[in-house]
Amino acid sequence: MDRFAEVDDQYDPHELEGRIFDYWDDVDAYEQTVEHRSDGETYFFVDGPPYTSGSAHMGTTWNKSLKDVYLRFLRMQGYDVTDRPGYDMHGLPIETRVEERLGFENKKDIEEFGEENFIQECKEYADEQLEGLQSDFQDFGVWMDWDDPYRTVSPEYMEAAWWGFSKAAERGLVEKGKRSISWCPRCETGLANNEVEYDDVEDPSIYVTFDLADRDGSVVIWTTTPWTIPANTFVAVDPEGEYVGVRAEKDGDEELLYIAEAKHEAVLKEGRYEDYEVVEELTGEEMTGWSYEHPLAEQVPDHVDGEGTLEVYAADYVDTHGDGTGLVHSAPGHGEEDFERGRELGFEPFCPVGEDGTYTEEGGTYAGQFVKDANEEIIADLESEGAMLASGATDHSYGHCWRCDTGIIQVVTDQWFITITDVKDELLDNIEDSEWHPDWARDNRFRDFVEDAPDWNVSRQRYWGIPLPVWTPEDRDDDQDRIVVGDREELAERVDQDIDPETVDLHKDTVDGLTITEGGTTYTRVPDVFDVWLDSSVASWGTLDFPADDSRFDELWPADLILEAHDQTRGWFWSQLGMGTAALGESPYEQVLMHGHALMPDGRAMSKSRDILIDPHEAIDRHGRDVMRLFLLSNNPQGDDMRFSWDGMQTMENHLRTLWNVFRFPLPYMRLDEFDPERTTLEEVDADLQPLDEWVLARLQSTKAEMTAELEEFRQDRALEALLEFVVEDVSRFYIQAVRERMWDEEDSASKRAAYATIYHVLRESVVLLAPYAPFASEEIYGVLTGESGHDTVHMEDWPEVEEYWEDDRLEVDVEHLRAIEEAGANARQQAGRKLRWPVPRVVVAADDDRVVEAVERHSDLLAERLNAREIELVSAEDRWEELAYSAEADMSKLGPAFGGRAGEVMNALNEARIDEPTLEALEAAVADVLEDDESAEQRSAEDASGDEPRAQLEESMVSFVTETPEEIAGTPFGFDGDDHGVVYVDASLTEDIESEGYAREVIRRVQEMRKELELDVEQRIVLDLEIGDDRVANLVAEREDLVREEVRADEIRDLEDGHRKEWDVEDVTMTIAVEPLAAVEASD
RNA sequence: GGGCCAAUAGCUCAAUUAGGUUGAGCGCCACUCUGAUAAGGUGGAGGCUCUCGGUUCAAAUCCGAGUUGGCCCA
Repeated sequence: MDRFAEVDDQYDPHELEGRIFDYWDDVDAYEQTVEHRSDGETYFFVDGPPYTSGSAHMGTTWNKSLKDVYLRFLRMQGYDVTDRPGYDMHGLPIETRVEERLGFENKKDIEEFGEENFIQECKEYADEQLEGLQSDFQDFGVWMDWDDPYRTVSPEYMEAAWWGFSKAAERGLVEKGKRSISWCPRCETGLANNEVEYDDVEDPSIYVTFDLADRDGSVVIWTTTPWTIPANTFVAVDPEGEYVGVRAEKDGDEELLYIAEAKHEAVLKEGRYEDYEVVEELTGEEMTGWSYEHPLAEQVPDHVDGEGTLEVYAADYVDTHGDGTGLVHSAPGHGEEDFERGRELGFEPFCPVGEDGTYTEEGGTYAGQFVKDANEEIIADLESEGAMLASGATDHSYGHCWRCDTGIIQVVTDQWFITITDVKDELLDNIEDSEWHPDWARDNRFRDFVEDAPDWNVSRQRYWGIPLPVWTPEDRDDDQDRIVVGDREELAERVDQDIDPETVDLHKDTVDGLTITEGGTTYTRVPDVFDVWLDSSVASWGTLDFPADDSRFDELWPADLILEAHDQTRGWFWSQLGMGTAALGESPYEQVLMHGHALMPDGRAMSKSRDILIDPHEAIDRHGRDVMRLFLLSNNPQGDDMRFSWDGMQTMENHLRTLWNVFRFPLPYMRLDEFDPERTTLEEVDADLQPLDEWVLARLQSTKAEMTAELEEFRQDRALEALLEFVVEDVSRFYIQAVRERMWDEEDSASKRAAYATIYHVLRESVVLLAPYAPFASEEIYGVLTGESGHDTVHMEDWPEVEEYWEDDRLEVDVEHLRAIEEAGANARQQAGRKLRWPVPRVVVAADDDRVVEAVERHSDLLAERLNAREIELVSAEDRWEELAYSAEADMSKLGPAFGGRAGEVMNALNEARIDEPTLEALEAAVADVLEDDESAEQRSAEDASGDEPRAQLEESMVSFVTETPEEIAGTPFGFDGDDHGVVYVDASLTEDIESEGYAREVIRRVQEMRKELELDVEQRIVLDLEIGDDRVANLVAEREDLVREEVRADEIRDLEDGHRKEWDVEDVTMTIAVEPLAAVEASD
């Protein structure tokens, strides 16, 4: 790209972005950038693998944009960054999608189709989905190693999972056992807690009486799952809870019921008892040991009936003030807490329910029925047994399978676990080794989660996953004798079959047939696959292809940074910590940046399934990639959710357009003057720099310092704000406005060269600062600024460092004051009705403090120029501007009571008084005659008070002072950050000389506009024809003819026959102006 | 049902890590400017800082209770 080449007038994101994509391709921009940092210090970033379903949504877009901005920043800081993207490709979500595609309903369909075929279908589907994500991410301008993503279905990656699991096994943290788990009866597999989603549903709500065996009466329990009653094993009470025995009456029958004291009224009301009487008060403790009869003993002949069962026991999960009755029906074959307590009590869990959710033969008369369908019959049976106290329905939230939305059931099955509860202390310690942004996420939410985490059930009874690398003896199904294989090499060595470790695929269809024979025993593989969360949990070494490739693990592991949304607290942040700790005893990551979710503009959560979403592709279509990124990156990433906003997008586009104009503006001048930034450097022009040049350079240093500090704190939003503030406010709206006249100077001058060098330096560094945020526009601008002299891509640049030489806090504060004064001056001018084009004879700055005085003294020339004032007068804080007078405004609510009937007169006197200083003494002196004249009031006052009360006096509270500026002068207070620092007064009186310049400038402005209408080049000479309808004004303009000619580049002023002619009305004076390019005039002459 | 986070102008967010007159950007309205022009400038309207209670001379800020939203857990 040529330096200072022509750039588009209009910022057109789509055309530009397309061009930059091609350019990156041509010069291998990404590859060069990576190579450029290959000798740098390593930085190990690990990409949290998105699940390969569908395309990128706004949340993943935000996530990847955040990753991209930090990876680019780190690279610019010199790091050799690991940027391998990853994809999570196994698991139930894909299985269910493929099942849908193939029209399957359950596992039997899969078995008939063939495991091998099904796995192949899943693989193809996952690959398809991956392509969509890959192209989306690249399209967003994210730079990661797209040619070589890690895929959880590759043999290297699956091996990484085996390795981690085998390490955990070596540490004694793997066991097989019975547990109560959430089970999806459709998918016929266990689910992890985080795979269960809760929805509100209506379920039965029944109160059941269990008749006591050795004594009169019955205990009352409540449940919403009647289908678990067949498996009832014991009833739990709170040993410290208060219970009552109630003699209750209904339809002439009397019953003795045992219920928690706190619940008995509510329960009896449910049961519609007519009358009742508390006959016994007792603690739960006293009830333990009571035995009762199973209410469905007849229907379920195989029901639990062992030693100690069907009795009342204490348990800590009972709440005598919560839902229910304070006595809890407990079935260790189902509920998790029931199971734990049952195990303590030594009860074998009884679970008469099969994998498909139907009762087994053990279920007695219910055998073959789906459990939830059996609810009705069970309720009917309980009623006919006389065990139903009340039966109704309730709305409550109930767990559902995250994939197929089937209601889950709690059952006890054999599963494989990583017993992370054995290393809970280590986990909690390891939390301390990671630094989180924001820190509360770690210390509150994450710590709570880890503290409560149960053992990790890693086995799933499914197909599309990493097979468990566990082989057990053919004839045993416990975990006492087992082989855990750690990698492919070991697999090849130990299995009976002949396999090639280089080429073997590790999926279920391949490894299921492999057997191991050792010590005369033949081992077969456990048929389960891993919970898909285990896949991504090993990403910190899977990313490195470890253990297959052990060349980088020691140097890089653990990860320096991971960056995901807050839902990953229970997901990937946790699973990685669990796996890292179980396998290696360490946290696998050192820093966590946790961002929020992308919400709809109205604050709702986005939901693809309900079609509530903003599609990133639409955002790009409307505003382009850079704008979308700027919008996303302008949001706080630390835990807060982001509301998407089209208005916000538009604002960012406006900012980027301003930025574009800033970069574009100086190019024609630099081109024209053949400015060479290599020769005309800042160092070279140092002596010629003017205060504003030094100021903008100082501001640049502050901006760099602020941005760097914010980015290092993971606040890219604040860093961006600082940059936009600098470019839009300081460079565009102030500096460029102020220096443009220097650039229009036709002569080569030291001042012009200084301005060029300054603005070049500022723009060149600013574009580098912008590059991580808006990589496309930055690239284009960088190319134009650097031509052949820069890197091939802006993204190879070093992150700009603060140059102490140019730092200048004093100057920054000075200019801050000057800008405040200028702003107030503009206001005062408007009040006085004097445009900026018209000079004013003087501006008076009345300062409140010495800091303002210093600033104005140092830069009064600049201030005069900015305010177009012939003179600046400074009044220090100690002095008063003598031309100023004060009057007083009366507060009648105070004045009235004090002066009575004379108050009106006093008020008028106050308002008319003009005093030189705003003091009560001066005011009293000014209105003395009115006050002293007040004989009658004095007398009346004295008489009324019948004492020696003094006559009415003016007090501070009665008046407020108002400044009265002289005619032709307007004043406005100035200040910043909410503090006033003084007042600026603009003297707008007219002189002939001022009118002369004012009218001349009016003419110039109109000629410029006409030049523009003719689309003349900046340097095009013209001939000007000027007819002014008022002789006085014509003479005034004539006095400034030289100025007019120079400004509009007119070689002559004379009558023209043709030319571009227009009539103007200037302050009620008619002016006819004609313009013709010089060449055209000569040709026609 | 429990935990965490948020709630301030029409919108997006600030309010200087332990209280001291609520601010900015965008949007809106009016005026203005015009060789960056789909810009720029000046002014204006717009707030019971979610509600209720408490601590304090003083609360957007601290404490308690609730409401709404988001995430997590059961």
